[in-house]
Amino acid sequence: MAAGRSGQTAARRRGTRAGGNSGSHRRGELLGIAAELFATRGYAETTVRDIADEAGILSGSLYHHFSSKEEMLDEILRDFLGPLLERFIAIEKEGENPEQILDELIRHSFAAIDASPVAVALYQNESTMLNRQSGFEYVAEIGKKIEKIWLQVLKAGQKSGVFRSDVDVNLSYRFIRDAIWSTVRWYRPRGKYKHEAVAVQFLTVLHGGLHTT
Amino acid sequence: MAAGRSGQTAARRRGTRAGGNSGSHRRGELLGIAAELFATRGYAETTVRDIADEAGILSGSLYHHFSSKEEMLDEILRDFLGPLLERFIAIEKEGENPEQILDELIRHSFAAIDASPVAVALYQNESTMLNRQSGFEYVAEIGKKIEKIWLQVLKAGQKSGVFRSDVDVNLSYRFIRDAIWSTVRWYRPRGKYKHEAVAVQFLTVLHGGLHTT
Amino acid sequence: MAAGRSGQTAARRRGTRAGGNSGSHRRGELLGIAAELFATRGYAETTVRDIADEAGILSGSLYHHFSSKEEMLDEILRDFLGPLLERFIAIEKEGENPEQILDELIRHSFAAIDASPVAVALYQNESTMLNRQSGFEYVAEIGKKIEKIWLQVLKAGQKSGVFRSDVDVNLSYRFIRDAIWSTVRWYRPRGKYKHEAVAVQFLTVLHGGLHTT
Amino acid sequence: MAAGRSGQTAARRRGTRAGGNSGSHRRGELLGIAAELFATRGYAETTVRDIADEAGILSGSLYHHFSSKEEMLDEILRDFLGPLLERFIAIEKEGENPEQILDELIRHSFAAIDASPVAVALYQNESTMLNRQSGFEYVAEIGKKIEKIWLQVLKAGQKSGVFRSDVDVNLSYRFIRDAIWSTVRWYRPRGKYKHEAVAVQFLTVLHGGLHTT
DNA sequence: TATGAATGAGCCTTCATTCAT
DNA sequence: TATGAATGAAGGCTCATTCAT
Repeated sequence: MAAGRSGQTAARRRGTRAGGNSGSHRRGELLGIAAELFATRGYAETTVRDIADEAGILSGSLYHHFSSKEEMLDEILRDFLGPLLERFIAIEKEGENPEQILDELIRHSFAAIDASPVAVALYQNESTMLNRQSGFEYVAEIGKKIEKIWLQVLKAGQKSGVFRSDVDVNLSYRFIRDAIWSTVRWYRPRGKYKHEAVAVQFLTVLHGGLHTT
Repeated sequence: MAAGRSGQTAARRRGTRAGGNSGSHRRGELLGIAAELFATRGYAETTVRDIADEAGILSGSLYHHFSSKEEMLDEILRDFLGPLLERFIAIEKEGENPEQILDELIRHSFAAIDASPVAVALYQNESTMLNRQSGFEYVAEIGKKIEKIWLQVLKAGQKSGVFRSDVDVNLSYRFIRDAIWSTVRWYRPRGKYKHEAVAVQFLTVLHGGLHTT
Repeated sequence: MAAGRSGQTAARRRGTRAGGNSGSHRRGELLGIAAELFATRGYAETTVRDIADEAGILSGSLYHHFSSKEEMLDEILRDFLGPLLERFIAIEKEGENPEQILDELIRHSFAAIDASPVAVALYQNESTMLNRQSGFEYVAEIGKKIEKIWLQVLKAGQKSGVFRSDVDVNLSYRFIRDAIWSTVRWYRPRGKYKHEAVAVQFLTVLHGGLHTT
Repeated sequence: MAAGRSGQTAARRRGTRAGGNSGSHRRGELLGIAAELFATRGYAETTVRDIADEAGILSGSLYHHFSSKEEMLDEILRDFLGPLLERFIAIEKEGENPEQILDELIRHSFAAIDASPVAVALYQNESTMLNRQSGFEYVAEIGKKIEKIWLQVLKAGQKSGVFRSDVDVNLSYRFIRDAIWSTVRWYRPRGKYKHEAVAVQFLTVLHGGLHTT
């Protein structure tokens, strides 16, 4: 649902950058095109000319809106990761018990993939590179904060007895995280599976396991 | 038959000169270096010079061993995917029941990650690009064959009643597949988790679910 | 006569619209900013955007005042070189003897550096480029006229016996010229040396030499 | 004379840089071409393509020899400034009295201009830019060391009474320095003036002044 | 007068690849 | 087998300039 959308574009929220016209309409459009291409072909494999071509302008003209290709990537990631973390924090705070919180975290994750498949794909595909890239330290930092939230919920659940105690929380978290976010590679918003349905299926297996009892 | 083909190393299949000892020792070394770099930095991000530097030779000299950068990637992938598929086929054939076969498929997957982390990482990270790249159609083909095996096992399990029937097999397969293969991003052969232990943990959650009953 | 022409500012000479108040105030401001930057960073190294930034407008807006970057350079140079040549002509005409004329030429040179350091620096630094640039032939022409004046004075002085005859006039002229105009690189109007003092020092060495007798 | 030449190329003296083949024959040739162009058109105005064209290769091929355009400039400057400073130090050390040392410094300066007009021009024309450019701090440093030597000689001469005391040493030094090095702009090694002759003329004026007594 | 968007040409640099030695 | 030199195509970016609003 709409709750997944981050609303306003980050350019709006941010101050001036190169050129000083960070909050224009065109900027947003170009960012969308760039994000699409970055997600599809990969960041390094997408040329500035590709983006410009798609936008119907010359490559040099992009630099009227952005000071570098990297800035585009940065803006796309911030626009996605910031709100995502905030939402996770809110879910944990407002949740009633570990069980309900975990489910909500999972449901929101699938909703986020549905709402911003492009940003998620980018995050998934470029994370290795991003960890090496200076200026993108915040990506790993947000990743760590998110991990902390999930781990706390899992631990709390084990303590209260709703989650089984014979599994390693770290491993479980990683299994869950990877299974969820990897769906971006095959999930199609307009395909036969709705994101809520995918979430339900995932929760079903996660809760009770694959085997009959 | 096909089984015999994948047994030999890729270097073997490619003759460079009369005689046929083209699968030289040096070639294997260089391939190892390339694989390592491809997996770490990404295929596109790794330059031929990076590989040559690491090998202590000049970039042009690499072309005495391989006809192109792509050939290296190709060889690495074939060497990994061929045997992997064969093993999966064998597991299915020799298995006694869906439950046991699935467990074995999973166990072998984690073992493969442990044995060839570099190749797995390459396969994981470059699959999107590979799908677009002509000459690498076999990668998707093997992927489909593997998928078929897993899906058959899951369906058989549902039919025989050992796997619950209220979950979509396709979705389940993807969740399982992604969770398993994604571990390559954080699993370290010499780390605190042994691959068998990871497999056991994964099987535990998968069998009975995260929740206590 | 010619004297009248150079009295008016260059802006005056160039009409942009009906009426003729094209030599607007803003134009002069912008020219000052451009001159400052050209002198500091070099003409080629100064971008039109640098100038616009400094003026608080967008680079495209500069073209309402000037038809090109080159026009700015042209105007700055003309405004400086025209009056300079006239003054030198006047000094020669009004002077009484070679000795006094040379001293006056030198004193005025230092005064010009003090008054228009920016234009002098520009002239010094870009002269090589200017000699190649079409449309700037007048710069070399004025240079030649100035040289002629100085050489005549030196020759006359040698003839009259006040300047020693065992030195080549051409070489002497160049030594003198270069020593004088190069001071623009280190002379600071507000520094510890006043321009008259620098002139006196220069004249002292030039007249009697560095050595004691 | 031969003493002015710096002999071996700096590439020889230095360790590996990009590519690791710093001391090749081709490298020296390319450096000469680059120096010539840098001096003639200016560093910024000379494109890498200009250099490559002149060398009869493609611009990209230059990067087999140098890691950047800047590296070429750096090497040219070091090759000139290093030996120059050393020579000045030697002259001061071996000199007998201020008078003789100053004359020798001046004579060697003119010889250096004759031997390496290109490097001198480069140093003269780009010094402002060089002062701003990180990585070229050594240029200003060497300049300061050279200044120190000259100033010491002048001061010593004033103390011993051979140089007049009513002139500011700093100003004198700058007049002398600028007059000498500026000759590079018009001095032509194959022209009518030999560098020794120019030096003699300069010394004549400097010693006794322009005026007859 | 000024803005904002865009052009078009060119710049420095990278990189897979080739080939004579 | 390896070197050293070069190719040719492309990539990210800069910049003077134009023009509709």
